[in-house]
Amino acid sequence: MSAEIEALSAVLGTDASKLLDPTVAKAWIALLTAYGRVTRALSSELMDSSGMSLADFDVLAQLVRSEEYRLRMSELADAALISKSGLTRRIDRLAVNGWVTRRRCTEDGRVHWATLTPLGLRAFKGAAPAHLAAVAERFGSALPASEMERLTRDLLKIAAKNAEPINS
Amino acid sequence: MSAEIEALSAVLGTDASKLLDPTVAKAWIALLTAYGRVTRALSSELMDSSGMSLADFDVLAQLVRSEEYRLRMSELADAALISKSGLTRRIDRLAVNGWVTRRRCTEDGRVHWATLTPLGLRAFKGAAPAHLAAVAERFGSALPASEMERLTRDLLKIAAKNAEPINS
DNA sequence: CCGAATTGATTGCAAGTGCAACTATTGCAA
DNA sequence: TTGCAATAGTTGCACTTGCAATCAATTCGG
Repeated sequence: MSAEIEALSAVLGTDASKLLDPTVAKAWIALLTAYGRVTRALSSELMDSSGMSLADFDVLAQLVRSEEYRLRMSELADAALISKSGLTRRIDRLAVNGWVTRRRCTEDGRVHWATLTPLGLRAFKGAAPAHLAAVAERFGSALPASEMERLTRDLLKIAAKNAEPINS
Repeated sequence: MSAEIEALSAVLGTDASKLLDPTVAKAWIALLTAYGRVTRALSSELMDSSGMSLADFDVLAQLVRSEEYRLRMSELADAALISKSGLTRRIDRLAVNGWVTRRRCTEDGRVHWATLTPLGLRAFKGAAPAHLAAVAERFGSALPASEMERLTRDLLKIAAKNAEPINS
């Protein structure tokens, strides 16, 4: 896999390992591969078992663990790691399902609350066990607990290095 | 952050930590966060500096390091971790730029070769230094080399657990 | 040889996505 | 007050995506 860097060196003329350490290159490819495979599998399993996308699940999960089952649109967008416009349309769809309502805030008319409905809570409860079990199987079972903790620390360091908020 | 699991336990009725160990939950969220932030930043930097998407870069990189700068469509789709139809259209766009050509194989008429053009090679050479440097900065600089190697091993174990090919 | 099954690739379709422009509401300064 | 800047959210648009159906070429059993 470090052959990649060698190939790039040959092509780039300069020594590509000066631009990107082969150790880092391997790790980066490993991250892309692991992420891609796991999310692809989880996504299709969740869609099959509960008819919701991974993004839907994330949004519902954010609401489930919020005060009064509700968040402002922009809080929710940041929490779910999607753009504001993306969230607007996702809430549209969830509202059509009856899983979420959108209400204007009485104190500040600019703010809209996205609120989980009882039906949405039921849908989440139905989806969560299988999905959490799938995460445990596809992701959690690959490493022992101590190694999982180290992985978490490393990933959080990487995340911290790139801490700009999504919605400028 | 393990508060999440506690909140879910309260909601799910059952003890959510039986479904998904809190250690695993934290690691999973850390992976999603790190991946999302880094790729988002790299993607917009690459688009600004070279006018190509991360997916374009990946496809060109696969061709650069291939024999005779070419691959079959389906080999390329697997290597670049996208679906066959996605690749068809991506190659359409790259071909419009003059960066790749698509030619039918003379020995097996079903097969099409995607081939990097000299212009495409030049575009890749132009884009690679800044992009590799950005990967080094945003991803590589977060951890020392020994830790990076451990991270790679762990991620590859996770990838190996989920090794189904993309194109069924 | 010939028709059926297989393989490689493309296309119709129905999403999902982000950016930039826009509307609506509030806050603030003069 | 009044009017301008800032904030919250939505929408127009162009693009990307994957799945399933389809087309095209090859292979293989009889």
